Amino acid sequence: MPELPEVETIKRDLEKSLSGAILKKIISYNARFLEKNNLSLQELRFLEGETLKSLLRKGKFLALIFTEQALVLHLGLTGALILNSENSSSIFSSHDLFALIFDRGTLIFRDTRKFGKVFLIAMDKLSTFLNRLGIDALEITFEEFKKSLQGQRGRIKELFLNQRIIAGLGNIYTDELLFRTKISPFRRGIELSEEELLRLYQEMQSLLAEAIALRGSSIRDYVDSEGKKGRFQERHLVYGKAGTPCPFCQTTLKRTIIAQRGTTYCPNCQK
DNA sequence: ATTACTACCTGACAGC
DNA sequence: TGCTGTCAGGTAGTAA
Repeated sequence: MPELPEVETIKRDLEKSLSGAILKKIISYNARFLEKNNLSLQELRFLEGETLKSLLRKGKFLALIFTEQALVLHLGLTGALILNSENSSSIFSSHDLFALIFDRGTLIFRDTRKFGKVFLIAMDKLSTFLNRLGIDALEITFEEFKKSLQGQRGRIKELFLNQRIIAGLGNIYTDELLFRTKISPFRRGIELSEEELLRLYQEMQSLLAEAIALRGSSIRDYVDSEGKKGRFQERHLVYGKAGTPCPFCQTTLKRTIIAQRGTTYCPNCQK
């Protein structure tokens, strides 16, 4: 579910409300979920008593940084981090997997489909761990962007979905980006011109900035740490709109499958 | 190197 | 009212 703009929204909110907070206690509601992540409650409990020093996002991963270790989270398709504090509280859900009780509020990891992930990583291994990802889409320079895509034989849609190439875009933002730049999802990285790469790079920056400003896209499940929806879905031009007219040329938007993911595009505008 | 398929899970929705 | 199939902001592993 959450792609870069959604994770960034959560990160900024939690930075405000929880950085410097003391983790008092961890509760697991689903032992099987921790097992699947090769974690035990015992190991997690080493974090109890520690201070949350900062938060770090790379791609769709969010790391809660403690003194010696980081708790690294990935929200999968339906994950959410819900913060219950004086200002807000949510009702217990059967999909709550675990909770971090801080002195300033309780953070619940909730995930209907349980595709989310948790890792406990020693701080000296964190950068190695995150190096499995390509450069973050908000951080990448044009030169690095070019280098990442040029020479790749794969179709541009799959290149953006592959987090080892550039980290952060998922199915929604890739379809929106390709539509806005009028580039066909079938094009290969290797055949993109300098001008097209620059267009992709610039539009990627403005798309992500706009989406973050509107606190992400809520299609089905996504909510922020206060349980509120984002508003960027109102600006979507193609995602989930197959069969309706292209907003530029009125041609019927088409749906296809690329990299096993539903892909919506305009067969007339996108070259 | 690239591509396809499967698995992991639950829920919503369409069609019969 | 069911039942069945399809689809969903993701990623890892395995096989051709």
